[in-house]
Amino acid sequence: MAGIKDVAAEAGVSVATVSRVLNDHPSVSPASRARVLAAVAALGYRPNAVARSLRTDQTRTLGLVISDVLNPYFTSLARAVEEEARTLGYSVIIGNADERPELQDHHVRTLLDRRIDGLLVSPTDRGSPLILDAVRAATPLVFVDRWIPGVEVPVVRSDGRAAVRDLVAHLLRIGHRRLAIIAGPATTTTGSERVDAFRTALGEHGVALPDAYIGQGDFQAESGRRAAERFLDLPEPPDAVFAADNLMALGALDAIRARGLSVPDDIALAAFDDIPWFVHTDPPITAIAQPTDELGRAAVRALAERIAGRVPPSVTLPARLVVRRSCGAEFPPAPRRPDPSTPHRSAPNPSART
Amino acid sequence: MAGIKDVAAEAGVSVATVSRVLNDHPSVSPASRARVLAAVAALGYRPNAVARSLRTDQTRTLGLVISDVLNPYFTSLARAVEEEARTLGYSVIIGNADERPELQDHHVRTLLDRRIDGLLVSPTDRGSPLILDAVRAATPLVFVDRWIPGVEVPVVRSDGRAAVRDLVAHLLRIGHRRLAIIAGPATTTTGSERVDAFRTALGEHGVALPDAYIGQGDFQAESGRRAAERFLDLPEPPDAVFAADNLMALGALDAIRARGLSVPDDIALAAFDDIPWFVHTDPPITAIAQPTDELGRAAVRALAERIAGRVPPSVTLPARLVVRRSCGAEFPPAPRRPDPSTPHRSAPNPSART
DNA sequence: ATCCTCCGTGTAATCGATTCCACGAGGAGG
DNA sequence: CCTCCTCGTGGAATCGATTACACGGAGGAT
Repeated sequence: MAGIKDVAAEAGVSVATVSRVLNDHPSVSPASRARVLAAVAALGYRPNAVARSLRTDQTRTLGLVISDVLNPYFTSLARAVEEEARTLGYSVIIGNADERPELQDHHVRTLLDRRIDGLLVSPTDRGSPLILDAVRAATPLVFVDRWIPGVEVPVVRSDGRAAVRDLVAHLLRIGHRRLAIIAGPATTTTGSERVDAFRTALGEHGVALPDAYIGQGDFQAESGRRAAERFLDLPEPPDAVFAADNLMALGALDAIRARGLSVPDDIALAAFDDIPWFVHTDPPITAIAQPTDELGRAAVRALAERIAGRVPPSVTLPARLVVRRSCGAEFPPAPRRPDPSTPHRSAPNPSART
Repeated sequence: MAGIKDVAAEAGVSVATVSRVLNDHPSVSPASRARVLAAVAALGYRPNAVARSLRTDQTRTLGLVISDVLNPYFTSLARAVEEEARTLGYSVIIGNADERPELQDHHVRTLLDRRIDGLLVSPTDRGSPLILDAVRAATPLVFVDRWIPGVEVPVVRSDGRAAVRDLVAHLLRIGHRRLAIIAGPATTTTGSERVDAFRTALGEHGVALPDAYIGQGDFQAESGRRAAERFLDLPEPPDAVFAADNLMALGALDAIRARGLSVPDDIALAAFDDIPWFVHTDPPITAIAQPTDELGRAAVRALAERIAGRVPPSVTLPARLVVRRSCGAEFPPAPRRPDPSTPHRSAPNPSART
């Protein structure tokens, strides 16, 4: 593969001049510039990013460590992140932690070894020493979606409290009284926070949240299934279940089906995180939608600020309730419009939210 | 950040010795080794992967350019690829082409600039000159899922012909006669191939595939919707629709619903690519399942071979039909088992295929 | 005892870029 | 006409690792 020296030889100038042309440094004569450019084209030269990074100590690369690639919420987050990063001239390397702290650490470590310019993390656990080290070493870092309490790092996330309150009100209004939640791991902020919000909202209506109605999940479908089964085995099973993420909702739906029960007639189901498929499940699932794209974009912008040495503020965006049929009919059940939404691509149609 | 020189100083040896310890070269005395290791631990030293790559001319990194991150098929492929690569000591950088050739080229270019050791591509178009250049430059390359005809590159893919034949037989047996397909872009092999397989299978039963029954899609949900609408506007609409990927199936389902029609009573629906959500849609969708994990793994292994300078053979794995209710009841519709499958994680339960 | 090996180690070149510094030419100002 | 800038340019150091080569000392063979 041709190097800068070959280009210099071909153009009859020094490597310094070639480099200057490539980084469009002002002081190069138009003549030299033209010849260099010609040589570059002739040889099909492409600068070696590795060498460049070594010298300049920047890779123009961002790391993104997400909790689970198979979760549509995170993939759309990743997509937004990559998009915004690209417009800012960065590449993104994605690490998938699969909700496993060791894997998360593995990725953080390799990313750091590669000297990425900044890191976006949605931590799978509280307290990874690696991440703490990174913070201490002043690696530009921004938390997205989840965070680690007590660590001085900007957080870009969405606040579901209001939406959870809406959801609870919705459920109670319809007539559900025994509300249960399938929580995420307590080691994640989103895990504990959503339970808190749920409990608080219930409290405001004078409804208690018994321990038996708190299922312990790990944000994976399988755990949702198990938690739902445990609920159904209760002497007095809940009449509504709120899953703290979409995968656990899927598992719960599985479990409920397997018992031959019907959603929403026998039991209501709602989920945190809205995804395209929820429109098409049987029944369509009521969910709390996060502004995923905005989150991704805001996270990248915050990280870019940190890299530039500034101190960006944390960003909190609101989530909102999207009512569908899985909790029972509150509104006339007939589609107001024929539910054109697939909240998928930000395509022509401005996705039907309720 | 501490460099190898700092470690050498701390351990009282030369950088050469440190390097030898790090790459566990045989000729280092146990004493030096111990002191170097101690110094490494004391300083929290981590070798700079950038510098190492520059010197050794290998990055231990693979590039993976997929067509669409929002498509669950590709994310599970990506997950399998990353997993296998990790066990082989490679990292993976994922580039999302979003089905757009320019974006695909953008990613191929940056990946090449980063001097990745090998590239896995699922090409969005026939003939990207960039990819052709890469082939000519002898960049280790393997196509996965899709490929570019006439290019001498190993291909790892799954052959859906048999499964498509099964599907067609299934549809005809149930009583459907007017079978239509929503195709992917003709510029992709999977786009044209699936149509061919479908047409051929129909031919074997003496059924024709009129042009009006071939919808042109682009593997995105929106295009599936439009194609389905066009079908429904036909004087004699099809009574069964086969979507060449899961996203277009989703769009088609949308469109059918929007007309107030029912699947499968008014029209049957089937899709290429099986995904967890298809178990839970209304109705559950009959699909052709690819062995995604095996594909990902095989692709990485083939690429590793190519990197090692050997010439791996192409790999073709069979896909198979998974019958669900979206084409009408052929078997007793009552769940044989309560359909425990979420073909998601390769979890304890060995996913229920029919 | 002498010589040859082998072993452990260090010095320095190298990978491919960027960039500081010096230098010569040419133009402006005195 | 001389001096001083400015501009364009090239030489060479540098980034942080790996590794070829040289070298001294210890141990074995003769």
